[in-house]
Parts: sequence; structure tokens; C-alpha cells
Amino acid sequence: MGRHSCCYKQKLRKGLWSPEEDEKLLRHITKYGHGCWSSVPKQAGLQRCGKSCRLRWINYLRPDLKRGTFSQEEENLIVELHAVLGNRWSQIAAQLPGRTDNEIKNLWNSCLKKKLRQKDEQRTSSSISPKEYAVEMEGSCNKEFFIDRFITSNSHHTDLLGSYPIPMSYANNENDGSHWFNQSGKTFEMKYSDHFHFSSATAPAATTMFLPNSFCCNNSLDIPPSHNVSTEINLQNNNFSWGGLMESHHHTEEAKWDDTTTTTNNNYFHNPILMLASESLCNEIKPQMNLVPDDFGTILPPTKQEQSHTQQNSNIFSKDIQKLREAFGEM
DNA sequence: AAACCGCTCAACCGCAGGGCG
DNA sequence: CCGCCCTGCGGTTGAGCGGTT
Repeated sequence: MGRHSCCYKQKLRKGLWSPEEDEKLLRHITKYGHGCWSSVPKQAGLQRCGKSCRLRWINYLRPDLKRGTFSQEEENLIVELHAVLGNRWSQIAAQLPGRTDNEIKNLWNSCLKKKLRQKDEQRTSSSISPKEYAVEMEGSCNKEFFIDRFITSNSHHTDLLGSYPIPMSYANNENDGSHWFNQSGKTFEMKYSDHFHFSSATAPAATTMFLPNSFCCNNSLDIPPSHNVSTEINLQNNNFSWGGLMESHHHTEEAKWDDTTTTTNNNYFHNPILMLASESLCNEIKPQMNLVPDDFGTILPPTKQEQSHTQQNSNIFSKDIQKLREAFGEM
């Protein structure tokens, strides 16, 4: 632990904070707020630099900090968020009230990363069936999981979906429903009353999707082949809506999203963080997306028409993301 | 008892981006 | 436009602690 260059100049204290320093800082901020951090140490009578004060406040003194060990739910959430957001710790922390980015980063580096690696090793060393793997991974789907399931798998599963865009699992699936995130970062229940065969190919206008794990991961559900679900996001005049349609035996009907609010409003699709996260993930995977096996499980190179189609969809996707950004404003 | 090791967590470092003169 | 300052972020470091040899 070195010292800030500014600390050298001013011979400021470094290292661990004493209870007296904590008290000074706490008293000052409680009374006056922090204002300009660079002036805090002087006003509070501390031999520290502003940066150090800020960090101490954010990571330790802030009254809304939760403290204590992470619950299993929190860990699962971090794993899921990390799968879509990567190392954007501050954005992950924003979804976990009372937790700091530093705390989450430490947890990830010291614990969760290892757990996931072990899980992955277990998976690769044992010949686990796709169904078992999906069940095992439920609640902790990571990026590798998606790449594995949607791209590198060489068998013809029902979750090898179309060519574009990528259906993304985000929700934290629990027994009978899933937790979805609203704009404020709080989860809400989303129940579904049927098993779907979701096909992104049926939603050409779709921008991106966040589906409960079961949609994406559990490819072994007993799904009547005539059931199809399409999801689309309508972008008009900077407003968007998101709806689900289920085609059943050639009849199109509204999917039974059991929520008290209306389906066509944006309640299911309310988290700009996730939209941007999906964008980056899509960009990462896009070049490989035509590696879809044919009926015999063989991966064929894309035809010119498919290439053109993918390019077209890619352009639509980029535009839609831009519109979503405009609709939401910057994060 | 001492040395070693691994882990956790607080804190630092360097950089990027925004605001402002 | 440029430079400076401030803030925030992610990566990294190292003290301290507990377990093991």
C-alpha cells in the first residue's frame, strides 16, 4: 500500500484509519456533507488526502452499508450480474443495496471466481447431460455458460436459437417463477404458466431479450413442437414496449405474464444496465452466431443470404440500442 | 513454538472522463 | 481547444489473521 503522490507532498497519513480519524470524518460529513472531497480533510482536521477520505466514507463509514457476510441470494445475484456486466463492479454494486463495489470485487476475486471455476471443472470432467448441467447451473449462469450453450455446442438442442439476436437469461430463477429487475434495481416476481420453446428466429424485430433461466437454459422441458414464443420490443417515438406472444397450435395468444401491471408497458424491460450489458455481450458473440447446427448436428458456414441477413439484423440491433439509449438517457 | 501458507479486506494506484476557466 | 482539477472506477497491493505443518 503506497501513498498517493499528493500525500507525499503534504506528508499526509497513510494506511489504516484510526477510530479517531473515523470519528472526525463521520462527524464532519454528517454535519456538513462531503461537498468537495479535496477540502474535506482540511475542514475535518484530518491529515489525509481527499481521495482517501472519500474511499473511507464510501467503503466503511457510510450509514447505509449492510456489513456482514453475503447471503447466498446476494452471491447468486453477483454471479448472474457478472455474467452480463463483467467487471463493472460499481454497476453490480448498484443492484445490491448496502454493498460496495470494493466489497463485491473482493468477494469475486477471493471466492466466487474460484467457485465458478470448480463448478466448470466438475462439469468438464464428468459427462453431465445438458439437462443436468442446465439444472446445475440454474441461478449461476455465466458468460461461458451462454457461449457454451448457444454457440459451441454441436448438438441440435432446442436452445440453439436462430442466428440473431441472442436470447439472454438474466433473471434469478427460483422454484416457480423468476426475479426480474426493474429500473430501480429491485427484483420483482415474474411467473409463467407454460413451458415455452423460445425461438428468437421468430422475432426478427427483436432487439434483445432477458428471459428467465428456464427459457434459455433448460432445454429439456417437454415442449410441444407447435408452441412458439416470440418476443418483441417496439420502438416508436422514443418510447418502447415489450411484449410476449405465444403461438400455440397455430393460434397466437398473449403469453400469460402473471403480473399486475400491463404487459405492453415496459415493466419487464426496465433496466438500462442490462440492455447495455446485453449489447456488449452480443457484440462479443456476434461473429460466431451463424454457427448453428443443421438438422444433423453439423455446423455449416453461413450462406451469403444468411450473412446479409445477419448484417442487416446487426444494423437494426445497433440502431435499436441507440434508440433505447436515447429513450432512457445515459446511465 | 515457529514457520509457512492462503485468504480476506482495507486501502492505494493509475487512469479516464467530465466540468470549468 | 487546452490544461487543470475533481471524481469515480477497476486493478492491485499488503497487513493481518487463522489454519496447517
